[in-house]
Amino acid sequence: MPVQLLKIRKEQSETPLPSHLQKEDLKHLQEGCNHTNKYIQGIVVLSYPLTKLRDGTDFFKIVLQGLDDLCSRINSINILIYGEMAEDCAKILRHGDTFIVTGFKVIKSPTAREDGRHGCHLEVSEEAGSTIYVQTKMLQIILPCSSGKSQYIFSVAPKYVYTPLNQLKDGTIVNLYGVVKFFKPPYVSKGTDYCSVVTLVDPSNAKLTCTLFNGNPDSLPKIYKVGDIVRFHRIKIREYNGQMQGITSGGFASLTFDGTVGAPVVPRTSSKMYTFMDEEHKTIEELRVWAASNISVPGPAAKLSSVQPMLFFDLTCQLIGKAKVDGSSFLLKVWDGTKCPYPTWRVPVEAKDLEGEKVLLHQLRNLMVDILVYDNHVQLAKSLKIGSFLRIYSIHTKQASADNEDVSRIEFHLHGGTCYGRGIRVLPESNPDVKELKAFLESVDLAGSQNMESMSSVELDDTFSGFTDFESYSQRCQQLSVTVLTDHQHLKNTELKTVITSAAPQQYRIRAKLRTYKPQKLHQSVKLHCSKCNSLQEVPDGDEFDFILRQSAITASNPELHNTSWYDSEMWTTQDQKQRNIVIHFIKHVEMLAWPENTLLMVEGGTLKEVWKLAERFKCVIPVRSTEDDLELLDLSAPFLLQGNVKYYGCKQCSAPKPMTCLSSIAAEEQPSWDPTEIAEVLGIVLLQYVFVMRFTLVDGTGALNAYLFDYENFFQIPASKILTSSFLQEKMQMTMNMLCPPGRKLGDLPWLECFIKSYNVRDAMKHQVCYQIFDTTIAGDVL
DNA sequence: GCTTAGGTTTTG
Repeated sequence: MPVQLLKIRKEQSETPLPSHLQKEDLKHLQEGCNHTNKYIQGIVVLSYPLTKLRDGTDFFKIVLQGLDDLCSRINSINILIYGEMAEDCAKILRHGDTFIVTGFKVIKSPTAREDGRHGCHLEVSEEAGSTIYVQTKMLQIILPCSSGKSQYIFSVAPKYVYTPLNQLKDGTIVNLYGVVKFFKPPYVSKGTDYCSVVTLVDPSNAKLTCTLFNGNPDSLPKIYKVGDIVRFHRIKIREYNGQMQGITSGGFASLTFDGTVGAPVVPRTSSKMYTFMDEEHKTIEELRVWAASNISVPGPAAKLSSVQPMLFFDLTCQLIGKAKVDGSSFLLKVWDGTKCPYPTWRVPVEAKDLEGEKVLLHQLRNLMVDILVYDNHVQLAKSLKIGSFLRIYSIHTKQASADNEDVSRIEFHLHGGTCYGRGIRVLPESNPDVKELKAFLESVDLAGSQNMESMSSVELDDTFSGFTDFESYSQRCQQLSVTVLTDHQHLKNTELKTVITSAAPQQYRIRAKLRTYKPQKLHQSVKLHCSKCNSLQEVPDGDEFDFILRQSAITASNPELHNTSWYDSEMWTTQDQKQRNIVIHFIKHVEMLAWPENTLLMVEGGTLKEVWKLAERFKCVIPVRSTEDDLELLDLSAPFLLQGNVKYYGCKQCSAPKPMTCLSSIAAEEQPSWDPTEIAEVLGIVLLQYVFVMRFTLVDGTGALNAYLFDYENFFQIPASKILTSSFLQEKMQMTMNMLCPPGRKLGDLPWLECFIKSYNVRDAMKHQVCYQIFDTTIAGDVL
């Protein structure tokens, strides 16, 4: 076959091209020159529909962008492909693929003036002796099952392209790796964000200084020391003072790794979603080895026992006390378990300003040192938690003797500014240096330095303040309401006695206590509601979905439905004994390269686990099966759409599913939002909404009634759609209910709830009943 | 949506 599809597998990171071939730069491409044994490489940025010429020959035109000079327009070139190759390419090629061609003809381009592309175009055909190599951008990754058995979990990852630091171009947004040569830990900038400056180097021997901003310091790279390795995604490259500079762009994300050869490869990140595969693992190991012999990593960290006067050093330590000094300086009292060999200074502060455990401050008085931090570091220092582990960068030791003393003492200053990476960083307990320090601190013998007597009054104070807090909380629950009305505040309260003796329908404002509620198992309160036919149903469990997926997997994928104008298809065969085929249809969209995980995909033949895995990695997943002439949704007892860990269902009664081609209209939008409501609509699905349905028994001393809570997200301020997959939200909801109706309390101790309720009539042939529903009510913000 | 900083020690 003249077109070779080169899939990159984990064991091969390089394109296996024949060795006699040499790469030709687009710049040097000229009509009439000899291009034997030369190849042209680029990214497919545009393709036209496959057509037939008058003589019946197939014809396919694509536009290729060179990798070398991404800004220059002349960097793109038209490729005209004829015959069987045209047909093959039309099937295989996707935007973003790397395309390599040899044996092409170079012809003067008649359209260069109009399209602004290269002055020549390439003609490619089997007759001309051309060969095409295509590198697809999606990867197949086989991961061993966590159980360690011989099964395999199948997973697809978006493939990122990483640019070496010597190939960065002004105005581009790129992904890259680098070894940290210099960094400033996140500090408060003069603008609205935290800032961190990071200088990277890599084996291309280029250097890149990046200025990173984010309102949340946790979103900046978690770099702890020079030599750490970072992976940046979507960093913007700009020219500044004649040098390339990196700066955060919209979707910036980073991973940071320990740079030590042999250390575990565990990414530090603030984002929950990231891709990290074997290939990346290998890259980190390679960079570690390179860095070990090519950049100077600082030696063992300084301890207080080894400080020298008049030097700068980084200290890893634990915070024991802190105190405000004046407007421009702040005191940190820290220790690292070793003793400074010189007399150290004591910064005088008022006892009431000193925060920290008095006993510990006293016990450690001979091992602790005072570090005075200035100016921009004050804000961060104030926010530090006592007991936390810190690395303080570039502390200045200064020797000075006070007027009233003979002996000179060492002072520790963290001066203002951020030169030389001066700053403070909190280290997590998982950090290996912290683990080591903790173990050491625990081994330090503090015997003999205890003095409990003077502490007793302080301890008493602490107990007392805790007691008053509880009292005030308890009083608040007694007097105020734990719920808030979101409307109709002008209405006056009505006693329950009046409510139950009045005719329905009506609306009331009431003040009552929650005697009890149903269901007690809160997860049972989540139902699916159809707003069209007003039906309520239970949320199907995973077994049902699994069964439907297995049933649909029996239908073989129809290859005629693969690779259309609006989606690219990829088929895999599982490596296990069953050899199942899984087909994924990636819906094309403009941002596919910068945001591969924003892709919506349709999957045929996947198992429950695989579909979940895909939903974790990609924006939306729709399970489908093939028919003769289109893809279609599965049975509506299965979710028709998965986004993250939320499963969206359609109403079986009200939906009239349409073929999947109807989705192409959304796919054609410039920036499709992939909103479930919108997707449901074009697919003829009436979306079921997750809702909490509960029965509250309310009492107020004059009477009692049962009121229904029917809530999508307003009452608990928790979306009903999220609760089943989040233990955090389940706990939050349980805590809220415990607050409204504390278990084991007498009625008098229950908090008041202010609610709106409406009464309504429920009639059938046999009986008539008045029911009540809570509305326009929410849990008070300070109760949550 | 924009800025912030843009490595190269304070002067307390």
